[in-house]
Amino acid sequence: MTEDQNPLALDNQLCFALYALNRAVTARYRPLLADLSLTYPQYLVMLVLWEADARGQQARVSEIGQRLRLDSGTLTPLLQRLEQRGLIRRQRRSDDERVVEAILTDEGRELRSRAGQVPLQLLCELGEEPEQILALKDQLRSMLSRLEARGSGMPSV
Amino acid sequence: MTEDQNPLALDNQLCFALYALNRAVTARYRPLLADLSLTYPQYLVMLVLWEADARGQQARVSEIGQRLRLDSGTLTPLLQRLEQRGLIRRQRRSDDERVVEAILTDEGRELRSRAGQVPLQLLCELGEEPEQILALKDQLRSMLSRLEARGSGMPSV
DNA sequence: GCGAATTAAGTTGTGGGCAATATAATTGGG
DNA sequence: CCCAATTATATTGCCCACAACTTAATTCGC
Repeated sequence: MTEDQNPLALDNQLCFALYALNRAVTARYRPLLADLSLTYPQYLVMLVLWEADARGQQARVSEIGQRLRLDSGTLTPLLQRLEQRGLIRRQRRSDDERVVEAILTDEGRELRSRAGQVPLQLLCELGEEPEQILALKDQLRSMLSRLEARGSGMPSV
Repeated sequence: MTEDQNPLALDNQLCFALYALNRAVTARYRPLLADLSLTYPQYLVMLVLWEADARGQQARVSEIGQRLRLDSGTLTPLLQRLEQRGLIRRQRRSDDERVVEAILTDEGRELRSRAGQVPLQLLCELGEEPEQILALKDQLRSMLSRLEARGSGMPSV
């Protein structure tokens, strides 16, 4: 069997291409985000919170989780770290004590303007045509939706 | 500013599309690989080792690292776990005691045939045209090469 | 040949993901 | 009203990723 049709060859795996590129892109973000004292997943959470804030809303832990596809086991400690850094407050809702909302502090709100340059800097780092970036992004997103729409892949129960 | 041209909107981030799809695809692998008692990164290491084995070679830790873009801090404990499960032996090379080689055991070699069905099962799970998968994979790979070719992005030192 | 520089892997510590489980609040059925 | 089921978050434990550092072996310049 020639290597380029071996189904187990590393270079034939879509999954590895995804995995490696994702880590390479994340690595490009790292120094930019370090200036903001954010890790990459923390940055994603802040994107969600800035969007909610622009609509005058807070975000529940579960809403952040739905948006980013993360569960409480990941989010709880991450949000605790954001709280320690003074970017958010975590507050149980009085009318339903089960719910915790993440609320931007002034410092968290102000960080948004400093973060504003990150996407453009990244675009430069990637060195691709913006159109291609956009097209690739849409391709990845539509594949994600189809994957999520198909559920667990098990026959319907 | 309308949401769809806000550079900080989550849905406009290529990086998030990559991040989310990568995790969704990995999640599809998880139950298949659980049957082989492998995690996803362990599976990638095994792909490298099976390729080396097919050429009658072993793989040094550093070679696995170059291939998968992982460092010894990730690989050392991962390889130790593969060794504990009896899939590999780790052996210092006698002619250069700095080098550790990962050598497939019979059990590790035999696992390859059971793993052989994984890529096809995944292809079904993804539910995409094979051509599209191939095209996307090549796009991701070429973006990765360009990114790696540009180095750290700093002006030449 | 000897000592400094280099190379290879291992160690430590921090932060993410995720499964499984726990805790606590709310809802709903009787 | 009360208790079982449900919902929301937190906790625990395991594994991965990566930076910073350590240890040990080899190479290179002299």
